[in-house]
Amino acid sequence: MPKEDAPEFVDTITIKDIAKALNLSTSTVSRALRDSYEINPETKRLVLDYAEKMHYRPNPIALSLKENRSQAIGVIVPEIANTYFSQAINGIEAAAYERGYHVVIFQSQESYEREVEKVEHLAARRVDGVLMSLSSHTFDIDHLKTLQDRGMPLVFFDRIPTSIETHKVVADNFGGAYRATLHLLESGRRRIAHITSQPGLSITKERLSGYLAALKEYNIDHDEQLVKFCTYTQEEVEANLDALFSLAAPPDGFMTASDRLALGYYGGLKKRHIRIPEDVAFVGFSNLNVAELLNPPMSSVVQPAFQMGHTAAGLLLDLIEKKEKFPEYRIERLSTELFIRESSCPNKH
Amino acid sequence: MPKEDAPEFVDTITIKDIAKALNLSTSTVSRALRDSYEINPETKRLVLDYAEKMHYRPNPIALSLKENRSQAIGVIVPEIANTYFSQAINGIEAAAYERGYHVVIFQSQESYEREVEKVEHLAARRVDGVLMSLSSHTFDIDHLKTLQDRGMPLVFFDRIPTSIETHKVVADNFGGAYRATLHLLESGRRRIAHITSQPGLSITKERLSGYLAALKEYNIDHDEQLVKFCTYTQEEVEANLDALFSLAAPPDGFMTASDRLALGYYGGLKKRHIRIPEDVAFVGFSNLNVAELLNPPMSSVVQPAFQMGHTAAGLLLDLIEKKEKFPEYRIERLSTELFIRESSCPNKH
DNA sequence: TTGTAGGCGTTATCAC
DNA sequence: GTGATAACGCCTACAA
Repeated sequence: MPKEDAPEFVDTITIKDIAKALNLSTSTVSRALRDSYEINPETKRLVLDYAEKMHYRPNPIALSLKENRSQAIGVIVPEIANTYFSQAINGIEAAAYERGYHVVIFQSQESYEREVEKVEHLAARRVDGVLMSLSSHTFDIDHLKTLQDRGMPLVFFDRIPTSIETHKVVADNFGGAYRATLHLLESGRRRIAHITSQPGLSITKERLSGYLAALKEYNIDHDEQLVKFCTYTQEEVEANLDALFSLAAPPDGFMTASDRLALGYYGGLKKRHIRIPEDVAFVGFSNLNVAELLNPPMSSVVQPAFQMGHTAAGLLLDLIEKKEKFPEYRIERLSTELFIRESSCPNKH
Repeated sequence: MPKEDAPEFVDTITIKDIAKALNLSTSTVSRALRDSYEINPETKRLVLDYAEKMHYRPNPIALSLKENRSQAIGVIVPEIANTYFSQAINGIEAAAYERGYHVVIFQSQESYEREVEKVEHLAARRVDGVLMSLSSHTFDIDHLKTLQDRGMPLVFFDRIPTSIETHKVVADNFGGAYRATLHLLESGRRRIAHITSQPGLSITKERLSGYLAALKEYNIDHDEQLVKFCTYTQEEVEANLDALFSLAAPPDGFMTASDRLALGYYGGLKKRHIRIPEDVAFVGFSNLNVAELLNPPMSSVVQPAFQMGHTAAGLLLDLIEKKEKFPEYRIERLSTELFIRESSCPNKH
């Protein structure tokens, strides 16, 4: 008789049901299902056939409770509706699928509080490991240190913390930003604005370093007025745009830290009727295939999002499955590539 | 003593631990934690303080096992790296968060087998309800009928099946396609190609109907050579493009069923040096803000992705929480909006 | 007001 | 080769 309040699933069958139906004990059934050597082949057949017929499926919740594990890894990203992360998730799922794990996806929505909450929930759900990319509002990472201290395998990717020793997978942000900036310099730009993400993030810092290193090669001083940290909101992007173009010496080039920021700038420039081809050149960190369709086309640094997810998940699963702890923390750095897209616009100077 | 093989979580504390520490029974502790009226206020304080101090967190797995529910809803989308679905997921998460539910996200990767697998896994995981958008290779929906028969609350959104009675949330695909096509007709186009998704999908059929209805207003016959069903791969897009432009009477307009398809076509046309402004006009179903940045800008039908997710999740949660079953199946149809973006290109005829 | 016992589904240990 | 029992963490009917 089903409990009164609980949902009833009419044909959910358990080991106990099988045992009853075949006049066996639950332990025998359990062993038969797990193909134990100590079970009579006939009994085994009987059980397997019946289980098949009744669509028996082991209850993963009961297993998790017993085993303290779940055959699942948890992923926390700042935002799923960010092409970079959704592509990374694809890489993660591919790696997990190959090795028989499920993937539980959460987003922190760029909020520290949400991130803490999700971390706790994943731990409570007994995921076997966690893949993490930090929210832009996360400065204190005690929640992650605690997680690690409690023995949870943990791998950071893309947006990594500096103040914790762990396994990390990152892109070569420095190199990408360096080459992108150099490209603008080589095409004659000298007032290159850098529009980038929140200052606390690792990716922000690395890209800024690359930008500055390139400027240095041309003996150009760091002009802080040309560096803008911001979120993805169009209002903020436009405020920065106004600030930049009201400078005594406005920028003649843009090195943006993401495709979304770049699109925001294109939109903002267009709205202000600032003709992009004649005034400014763009480079962005792009994962979209729109870069070359824009007017003018945008050169871009492409980061291997899928590969990053795949690598990070592979590393995490190694961690989970190796009995012995890895002797030291590994850091994988994936290379980035600069695609130069020339404007075919005739009025280019 | 911890089990030898299971992962140890050093400070994971249970009700039993609290009971032992305070010399109480587990039931007393349990009741105190749930703020039961029958517990001595002092005992309650004692328990709550200790639980707080030790960072006690109830084990959701044990709860799920007991209650056959999980305070979580499951979502299956064809692909997360699709702006439309990732925005819908945001809407879903917002609605779920408001009502204290977690969201478990899976992708079917446009594969029927994967979809079946994910559905089973969600059911096994005892999610309290399922939100579903069909894969493009799903024609047989027995797995979903079964799920529903077993009592699982189920709401479809965006890509819905026709052969099952359920709650559904969809966009006004017919109206959007109708208005988009009409827009092209009004601007003088007469050979309008329709590039769309897989023929089995509800969205595909509805949009095709809208397209045909608009043509009919202008007494234009349905030319099947102008309608192309395809996936998102660039190869397929380009093959269609070649077929279309090798027609005796090539298209002079495009009505595409998604932003991604539209971008594929822009890319393909560009590669072939087909000058878009003079030859063809585009309309696409867009959720990106790039439409107006393209060259030429693309008019687009915008669908409310976030709102769709939010609505669908709200409906599902109502279903879950109402004791009485809803008397009849509800279908929500969300309106779409056509944004016309004129080319500012001087060589427009 | 508090304690005891049983059960959710499964597996491991120990008997027989 | 098979069965009984306990345990994972929690809740609740029943007993005291």
